[in-house]
Amino acid sequence: MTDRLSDLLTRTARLIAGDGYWAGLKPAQWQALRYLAAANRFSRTPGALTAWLGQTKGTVSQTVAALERKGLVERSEDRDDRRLVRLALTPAGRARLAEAPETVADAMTAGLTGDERAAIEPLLARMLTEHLAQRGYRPFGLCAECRHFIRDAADGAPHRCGLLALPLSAEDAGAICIEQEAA
Amino acid sequence: MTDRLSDLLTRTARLIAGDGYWAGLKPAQWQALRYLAAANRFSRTPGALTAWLGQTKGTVSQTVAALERKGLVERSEDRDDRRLVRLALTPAGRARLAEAPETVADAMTAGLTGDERAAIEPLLARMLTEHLAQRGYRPFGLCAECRHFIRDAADGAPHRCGLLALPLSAEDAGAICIEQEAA
DNA sequence: TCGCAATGGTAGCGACTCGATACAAATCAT
DNA sequence: ATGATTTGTATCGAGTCGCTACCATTGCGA
Repeated sequence: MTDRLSDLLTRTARLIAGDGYWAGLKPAQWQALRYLAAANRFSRTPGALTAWLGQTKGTVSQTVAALERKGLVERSEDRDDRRLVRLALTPAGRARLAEAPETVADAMTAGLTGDERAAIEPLLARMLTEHLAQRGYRPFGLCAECRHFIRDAADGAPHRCGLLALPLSAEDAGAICIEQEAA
Repeated sequence: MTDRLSDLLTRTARLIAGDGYWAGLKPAQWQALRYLAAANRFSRTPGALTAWLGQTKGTVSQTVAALERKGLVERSEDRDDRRLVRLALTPAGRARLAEAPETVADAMTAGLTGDERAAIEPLLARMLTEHLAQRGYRPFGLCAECRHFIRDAADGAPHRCGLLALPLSAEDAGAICIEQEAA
């Protein structure tokens, strides 16, 4: 009747997802903050955040509003597509993030050996991506591991995005991108 | 800066923990319902539920109140210790549970092979128990896998609990117990 | 056996979550 | 042009969840 593994996963999930009541922020707000710090400029929009957090647009809109109220996130318009809202951390947001204590997820995984981490990571990755695919969500991923990533484009910028036809800095390459498709 | 594995774990955790908006219940309520269905009679109290869910007493008190309002859970007193509140599913609660669709956690783990499940389970179990120990919480566990479990006590009841000095039915042996200590 | 800490639980508050519905604006496809 | 799609916001209601108080009951030590 009850599946042992799925029970284990569910309890662990509660602990991790409920983690993050520090410095006046809530778990979802910390996760949004962390995402915005790690995502490239194309992926810092309420829509991308919605897909990343797996929530609805309305919820994310409120989370973003709360972060803006606290002065941790800034909103700006996109010249090309005026429906879009560009999000960015403020210096205060970056500072808050730097002060954050270790997360439960970090503490939990820190107790694993290198071999164990290597064993568990691909399994978890598969579970996540398969589930996201089933729900029609994008999996996200690192810019540099994308099939549209052109290393050393040698036309001024270090690299280049073949999909959006835009130059990429070295920093961009290490960021999370919503358009990413595994190479 | 960002740890890949812990990121993966956090996203997966959000999806799993946020899963369960069916039939007028919320995720936490479903988990409480599932726990109460799987726990033995010593472990069906608000306090045990608090430890299992990893929340605070107040939160759990409200979740239980919501389930009682919906007629899915029943409260009763304990004769021996009148501070305690015993919880039990009502027939309606059991029926609601039977109607529940597959959880995200079940769907995710269903995609794994037997070997993969065998590989991931002990790791997850260790991550969870180590973390619970750190917070001073009990790990819980199956009655039959407890060091206080006396199989085939042969004094009327099938088995026996050495800690509480009580007879155990075959059904009890397969239930979750808050007092459990690994054999 | 008295007093007092520990235990188990509830009450109420405030900020937030989160799905749902409705809506507005910009953009895209035909 | 014009209707569908995309992107985001507004509002609502139920619930989550940590927090501080608070109340019984129980257990323990002097």
